[in-house]
Amino acid sequence: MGYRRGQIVDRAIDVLDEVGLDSLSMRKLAADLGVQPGALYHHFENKAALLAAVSDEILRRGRRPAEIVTWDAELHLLCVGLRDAMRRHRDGAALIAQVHRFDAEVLEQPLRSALERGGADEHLARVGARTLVRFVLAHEGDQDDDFSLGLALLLDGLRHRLGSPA
Amino acid sequence: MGYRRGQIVDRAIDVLDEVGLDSLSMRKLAADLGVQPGALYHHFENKAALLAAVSDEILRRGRRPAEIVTWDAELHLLCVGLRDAMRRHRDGAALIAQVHRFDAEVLEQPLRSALERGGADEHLARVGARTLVRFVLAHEGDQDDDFSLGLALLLDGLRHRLGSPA
DNA sequence: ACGGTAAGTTGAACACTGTTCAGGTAGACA
DNA sequence: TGTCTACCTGAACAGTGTTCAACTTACCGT
Repeated sequence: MGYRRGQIVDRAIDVLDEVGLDSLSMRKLAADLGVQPGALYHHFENKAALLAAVSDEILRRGRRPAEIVTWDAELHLLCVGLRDAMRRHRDGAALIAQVHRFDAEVLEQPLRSALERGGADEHLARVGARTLVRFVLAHEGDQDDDFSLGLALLLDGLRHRLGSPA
Repeated sequence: MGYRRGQIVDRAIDVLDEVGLDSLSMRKLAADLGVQPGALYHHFENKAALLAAVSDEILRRGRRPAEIVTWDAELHLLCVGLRDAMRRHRDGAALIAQVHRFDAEVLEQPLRSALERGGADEHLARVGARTLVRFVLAHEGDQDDDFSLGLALLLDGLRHRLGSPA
């Protein structure tokens, strides 16, 4: 008897989709699992750790095989992929942004690699990756064409800096 | 006897600077004012309304006289000005982002005007303004040179779209 | 000077939140 | 059988935003 971390995370995602991030409380999740709130603390140090695990799982489910393309096409794919993963769940972007508020390294790293492959120096790669990630996280609720245009703007700026043919 | 809205807002900003946004509770603010928590609800409908007033005041204090410059220089000035206003107070960006989460019209409008002055159509002006505002709000804690580079990227993208000489 | 009106405040309560912890229960292994 | 561990309970603690009847205070017109 008893739950494992993975099962709790799966349930937490279901509850998240039902009630949204603001209403996802330890008590509500515990009730949904048919368990006392204190039991959750046997599996997670605190709520932040639980939400981090939920965020990881959402990103894991959204991962797609890498394709071999140009650096700017890869940036586009990564951003669209991140956006899709987020939007598969209610408040997905808000959750991921909250979890990675002080350390978005995991999210930024693939973008930084692509930028460096495109010839960016360390500074440009770091800032470019961070700007793109935050752009994606901030535009959860936007229409697809608004998102596309904003992303195109950013990629234009990067291509301009990296001296690529537009 | 009795406080007015403005005085409460001023005090709230002081408390914000002392304890940060997460610890700025109605009870703490009331205690700082030497008043019971319930009294605050005579001046503000709820905490969100109070925070909105605080956000407005922070932005008001940060406003600077408009200068007559090119559209892209104006965008730069507006973004830097917004960033400066935010950073004058602890968690300023988080507060403003939270307040304008579902309606950033007030923040975006001046940027949109500048973009339209630069020849942008409605879509580009709207998306460009929104992207810039969110960029500024998301980069509160960044170094100045990171912020500058990111902003330059975005402005490059916009100049490219608007066919301006780089 | 007096009565009324409205603004402002109190104090207590309600329904939540995350978190802690001593104690209990159940299953696995020796 | 006894022990060890994993897991869970139930209650409590300290905090949150919010509501509201009752009270005080201040002003204003008669």
